[in-house]
Amino acid sequence: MDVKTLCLGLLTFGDATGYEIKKAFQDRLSMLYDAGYGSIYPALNKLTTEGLVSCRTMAQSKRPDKKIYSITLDGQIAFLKEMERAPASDKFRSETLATLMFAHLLPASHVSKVIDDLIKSYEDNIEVLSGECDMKQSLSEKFLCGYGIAVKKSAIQYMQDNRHLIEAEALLGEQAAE
Amino acid sequence: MDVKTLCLGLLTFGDATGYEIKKAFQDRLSMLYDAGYGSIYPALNKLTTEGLVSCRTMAQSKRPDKKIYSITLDGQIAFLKEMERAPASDKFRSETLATLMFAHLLPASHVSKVIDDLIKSYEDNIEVLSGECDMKQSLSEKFLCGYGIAVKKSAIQYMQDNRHLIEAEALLGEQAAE
DNA sequence: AACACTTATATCAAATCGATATATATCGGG
DNA sequence: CCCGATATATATCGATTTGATATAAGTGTT
Repeated sequence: MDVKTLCLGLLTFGDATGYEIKKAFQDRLSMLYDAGYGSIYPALNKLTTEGLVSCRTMAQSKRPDKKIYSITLDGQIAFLKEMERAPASDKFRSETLATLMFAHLLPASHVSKVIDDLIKSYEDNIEVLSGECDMKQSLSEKFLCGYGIAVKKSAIQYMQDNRHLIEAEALLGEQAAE
Repeated sequence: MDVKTLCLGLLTFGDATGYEIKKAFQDRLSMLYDAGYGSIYPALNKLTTEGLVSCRTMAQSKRPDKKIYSITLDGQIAFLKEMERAPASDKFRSETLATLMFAHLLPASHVSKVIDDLIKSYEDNIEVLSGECDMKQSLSEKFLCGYGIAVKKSAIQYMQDNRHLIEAEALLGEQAAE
């Protein structure tokens, strides 16, 4: 599943410009798939040449002309076919946790700060999601929102309960360096 | 933090070939950062030209010559400097959950299967991690392992408790299609 | 004997990321 | 009323990453 497929999927909710698709990625999928202009605009161009979306240009004075994309019948078929395929396994990437794998080389104070910041960012994220969750119209979006909250809460809990392990490693490293 | 930086980090644990670094990514970091040969070999080449690692070639008959990389003093300094920078925020990508955001367009049976498969893959992963967790030598690796288990357990719990939301959406979609 | 897995290198096209460029409108605060 | 921040709207571009492929031989299993 690539950006092209997800653009198709988002267009099933209605016509949109590239800019609006970017927003839809943020509003509906940001938790599990983020895409920037650098991948969205090329994707829409390819989809257009493949005939999976159509594009009409709306002239605007004083602004770049709007290009409004619509999914075609071929596009709907292609999208459903893509959805039949087994999805790739989930991927998680955390620079913070990667940093912590080298805690024994780092000052204990820095390690503690990095953990504090991560917990803080999760807490902030939970707060945002909690606010959004109730406003979501569809059940699937509620599900996703709740998923994010549940997973992040358990991550915070784990970090609070076990951060001493990492902090101990950093302290040991500092002593060894002396 | 890119593959280059993480190669440097892994080389702080001892000299290694590109092949061994790939394994180290799998053994130590797979949960939070996976890299393939296509990024590791170019990374090692760049690090070598930058003088952050050195490389000695061990001739082997009947096999490609081993190239054993060692981190240099410059490399150690560069790595620690990189570790000082604030890590980017965590990224999560799930094709399965992305699929579920379009549940209203899919057969309910397919939606259920996708959820079953995801729960199964998490359960398998937890089992593997549980086995590895005890064998890990360092506290930081234990921490990471435990993190993976805790987060995936809560994800399974949430999906079991709330999958009916998504499955309801798929059923509604099927009815609407009639 | 057959088959799969491990060791070991490396490249390449395609996809993606992250930053940047361009231009105007709008909206709130000082 | 002006200033800065945010929103609208396009797009490109270098650097990085992904995922597949190629090569070649040893090792282990049934």
